[in-house]
Amino acid sequence: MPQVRTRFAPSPTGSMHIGNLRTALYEYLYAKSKGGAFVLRIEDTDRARYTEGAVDIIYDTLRLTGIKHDEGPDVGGPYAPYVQSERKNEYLFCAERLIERGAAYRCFCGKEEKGEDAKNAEQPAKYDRRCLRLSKEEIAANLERGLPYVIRQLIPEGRTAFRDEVFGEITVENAEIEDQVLIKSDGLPTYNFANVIDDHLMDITHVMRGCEYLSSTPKYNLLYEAFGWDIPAYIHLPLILNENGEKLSKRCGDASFNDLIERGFLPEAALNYVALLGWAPPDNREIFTLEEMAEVFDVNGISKSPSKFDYKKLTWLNGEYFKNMDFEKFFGMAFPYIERAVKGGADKRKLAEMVKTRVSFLREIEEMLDFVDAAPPYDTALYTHKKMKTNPETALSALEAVRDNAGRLAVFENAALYEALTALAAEKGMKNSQLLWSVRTALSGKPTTPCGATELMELLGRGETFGRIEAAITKLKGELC
RNA sequence: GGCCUGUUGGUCAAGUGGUCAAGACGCAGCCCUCUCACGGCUGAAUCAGGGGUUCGACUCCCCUACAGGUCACCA
Repeated sequence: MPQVRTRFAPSPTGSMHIGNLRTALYEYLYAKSKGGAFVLRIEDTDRARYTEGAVDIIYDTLRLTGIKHDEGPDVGGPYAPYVQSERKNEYLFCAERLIERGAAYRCFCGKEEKGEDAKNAEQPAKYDRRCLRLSKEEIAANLERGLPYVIRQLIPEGRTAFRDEVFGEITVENAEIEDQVLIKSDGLPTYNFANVIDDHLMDITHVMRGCEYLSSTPKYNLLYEAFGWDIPAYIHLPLILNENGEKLSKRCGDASFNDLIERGFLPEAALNYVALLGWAPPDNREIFTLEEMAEVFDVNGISKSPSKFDYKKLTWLNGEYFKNMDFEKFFGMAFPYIERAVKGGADKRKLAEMVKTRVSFLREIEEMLDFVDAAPPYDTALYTHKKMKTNPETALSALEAVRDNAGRLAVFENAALYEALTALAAEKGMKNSQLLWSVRTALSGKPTTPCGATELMELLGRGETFGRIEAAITKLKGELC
């Protein structure tokens, strides 16, 4: 058994698309699950679409997600170079071999002379093979004159069948296939050609890619056959659709990996979510690290049907990652947000603890803690809560009771405060909720807070606590009388 | 339009001839409880339609519908 080798072969044309990221992930997972190698190859044969900095985005994304390539332009490897523009001569050499074998031919037609009705979009015309009829002498003369030309693949008669690990057996009539261009007039190979040559030269055993390539696959097989090369295993991946059911694309404003990060998603969460789009593990597991995924990854779990990107589920997953995160790490990440919301001396570590199980995004922290430095203005209607059996009257007596018994609240610490206040409630014939709801409201001025009344007291400290309670009493009295 | 592929609840999905058709997100309700969240529990909600094959179809075959992909000197 030869070693499994997979490859991620992006074009440096801009941001990292979610679909591309998933392809990279699956290729990595498959290689790792088989103890094989994962190769990064840059396919930059389209000079027109090349974007400055795009290669760095690819490196950054792989680094950030932990998808580590064993070979590639930056780390080298036995099959270098790993950038197609640096391999130009290979392709030309191979294409010429194909001409010798009668499986390809030079074509001197310009881009516009493709065929009679090329512009009829309903039924696009195939190239009419007029250059195939050129004599040796005519070709030599054209070459002599320096006419630009492309090299086209000569598609033979018959039909071509192949097996995809996900989609099964697929057969197409060769008549459906055009004599595609292998070498462009600029001397560079097309994707379709370079891809085949490099996959073979780099001993790639499993080709994984989006299923938009499913219909091109027969052409590749014909190429492998013309060369007499072994055909790799194919694993085509289902598409990822946006929430409208359309193919994910930058042009429709759909998110790239970078956009997700900017929106506040954690790289691990985004990667985890993307893994689940189009693949499911044998068990019910939904949350796992890259390493854990590599252990259970299996081609059988890849589905055939396209899936829609669901931000709600990703958001949930993001929250799960915060919940499960090591506290020190979370504290480090949350600190800037806490600092922005809280200028006073409140214990920032405590705040981080409170907020940790409640956020889906770090940016939610600010609003969550906006009451800490000072209670915001609020409506006394907040004191009314049906389930808590509270209203402004009960709140007033509860708060007065707390104020009048301030002396009994010696230790300003959550557990002690809770004990003291519930005892007080019992004395006064109040429910815990009636007393504590009132206190929490008085201290925060908000219907929800990331902690309970007594935690809030501990957080604010004695002076601030009674200051706010006094203010609340005044406010309530003013409105009730 | 030709060719190729797909179609299980709103979404992600398990399921490979015999299941009361898993699970997760979301939604609703309940419990827990000093609010919210967490956690626990419950619920509503699905096999695109029609024909076959079979003792028995979500599972196999055919047709229809719908969706997507592809038909570049782009990848």
